[in-house]
Amino acid sequence: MGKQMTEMLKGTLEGIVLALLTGNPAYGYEITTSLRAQGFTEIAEGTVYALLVRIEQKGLVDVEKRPSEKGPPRKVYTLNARGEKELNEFWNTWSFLSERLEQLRREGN
Amino acid sequence: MGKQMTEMLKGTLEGIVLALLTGNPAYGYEITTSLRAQGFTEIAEGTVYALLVRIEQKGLVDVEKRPSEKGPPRKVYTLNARGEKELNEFWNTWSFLSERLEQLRREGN
DNA sequence: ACCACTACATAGTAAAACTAGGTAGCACTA
DNA sequence: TAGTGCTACCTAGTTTTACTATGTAGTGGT
Repeated sequence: MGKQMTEMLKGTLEGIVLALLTGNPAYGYEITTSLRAQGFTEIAEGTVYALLVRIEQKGLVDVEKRPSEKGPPRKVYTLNARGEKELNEFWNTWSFLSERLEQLRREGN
Repeated sequence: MGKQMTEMLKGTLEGIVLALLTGNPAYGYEITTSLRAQGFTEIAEGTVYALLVRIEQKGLVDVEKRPSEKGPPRKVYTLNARGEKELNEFWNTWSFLSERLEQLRREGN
């Protein structure tokens, strides 16, 4: 992956995953696949699992273990109230940054 | 500054500074002030200077020392050809990320 | 038994913004 | 002339997060 993208994902990837989870519980492997399907082709599996551990420890998601038809049991993550609040703040931060940048791009400043 | 913003700035702050410099040479202190005026109220001075050292070492800017009316001499940074190329790539990366995120926000996915 | 695929997990590394200071030049004033 | 305030630059050490690289396990097919 481009180094630029790598750095830019810091701080946004967590939000992206939270957004993916809204109204749509999912497990790690599924999230990785989903991200890749959406164009983040080179996200490392390890990155996603580490992130999921983080948001679980922060208490943003509820976790449930479910047996899988194939392979080891899945850890299904569901966004909870705190996660929704965090996601909300993420969108606010994002909006601010996004507006600044669009302005800069327009002005050629 | 919010921790979220801190993390989100990683990978974008450099682009923001490059964008500020297009057609508008500036020195560190000026850039810091300018950033704050544009709403990035809590950007630390040290952060900007470290970033300027980085982009100078990468050869994205030309540097010229100019005496100041008040205080020590200023280091004026001018975006060069390599810097413009880098800025272009930055906008591409940003556009990609931005589009993904806007889509996610719309879909409520 | 072996392989392919699913699925989760972790140790160590790199990059970037932070905190928390420091140095230095100039102007004004008590 | 000592002190204060503003301008201006710089650095050492910390934290966070995504990365690489690897390991563990379960299931099904050959």
